[in-house]
Amino acid sequence: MPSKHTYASALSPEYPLLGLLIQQPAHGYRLHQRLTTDLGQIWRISLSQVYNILKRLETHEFIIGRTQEHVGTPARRHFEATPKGVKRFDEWLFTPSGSSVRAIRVEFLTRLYFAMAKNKEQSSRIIDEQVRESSKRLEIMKGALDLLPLDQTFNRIALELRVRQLESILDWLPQCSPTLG
Amino acid sequence: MPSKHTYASALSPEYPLLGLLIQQPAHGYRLHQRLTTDLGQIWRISLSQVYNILKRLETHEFIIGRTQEHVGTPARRHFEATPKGVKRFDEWLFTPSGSSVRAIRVEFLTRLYFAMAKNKEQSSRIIDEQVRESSKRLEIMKGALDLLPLDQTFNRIALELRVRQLESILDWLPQCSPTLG
DNA sequence: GCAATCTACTCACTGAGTGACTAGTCAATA
DNA sequence: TATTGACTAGTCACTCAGTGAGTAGATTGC
Repeated sequence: MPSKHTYASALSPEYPLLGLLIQQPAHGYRLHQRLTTDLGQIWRISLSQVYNILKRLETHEFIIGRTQEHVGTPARRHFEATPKGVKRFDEWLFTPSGSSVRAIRVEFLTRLYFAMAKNKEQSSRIIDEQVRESSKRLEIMKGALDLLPLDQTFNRIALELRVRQLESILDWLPQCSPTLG
Repeated sequence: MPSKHTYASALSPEYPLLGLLIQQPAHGYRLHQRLTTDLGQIWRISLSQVYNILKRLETHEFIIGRTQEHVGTPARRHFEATPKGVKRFDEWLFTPSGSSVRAIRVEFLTRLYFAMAKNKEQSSRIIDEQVRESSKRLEIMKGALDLLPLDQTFNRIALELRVRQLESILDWLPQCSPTLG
């Protein structure tokens, strides 16, 4: 039995790998190639890390692997997503990402990538919802900044920097879609 | 013997903990309190994580712990930094941080905090070197962006976002020092 | 008098990520 | 023809990151 509530965070590389497997079944090595060519500026995962994640996805039954005895080439394990895996991926796909720069750059852009590949209308929905989510977050952060005592120097600097970065992201978000560029 | 070359990254919470212990020896619980009050917007570490890190720092001989049998209160382990630990911390303190938003917000600001506490001149040196380092990085990223084929849509978007964020940070860096604000 | 909170720490766990290693295929080349 | 080096494919053992549950005595509040 898997543990009660421990799951990979929404920022985990398991999602792009699961997404690629949903698009098209593959074995580990090929999957790693696809990830690095298509999303190499977003995800930098070593090959062994890919295998680690595939193993975990399999024990959680989000994918199943079958060993292929290819004549002439070394044996490979061919993976494909299960319905349970597709469900998990879709839930992730339509949940707004966090508002840290990293979450936007990595998680949000990955969601946008898969949404665009599926159908273009979904992608503007994803952008709109992310803007709403991140605007809310910005207000919360500004409120927290107002409450922070002036003598908390470094806590204030850190929070101001986060506010600044989030404003810059909110400026960029509405025009980030590759259909418009 | 510790492993040959595996060390915590420069972004690891072991550095602020080590720094606080150099400022003043303490036991785990108190250390956690100091971290959350002084740098709570930068580091969010659970108490058990603090103990994990203390254990690691001790096996690497960067700190030593002594069990105190306080009458009336539960036993505590009192930690202080070793010369080896001080050396490690100082090397980290004067090495420019990475240029990711996270590295700046977390690692750079932590270095600035400890440099300010030691002496104020050091802090402007740290800012200057960080500006140089991050400017170099920005040029490298812009160069990489020029080389990225136009059909690498998402890789381009991701890299453009990183360039944008780094420009915003370089704008902020020279004026971030609390002595000027 | 006893419940809630604070102090202080331990344990067992999942997950992130790396580097060394094994081992076969295939093309170029000395 | 033998060998070298790159590519394909994966395993293993490890460290580090981080959480949540649990233990246990001390102090405060009502």
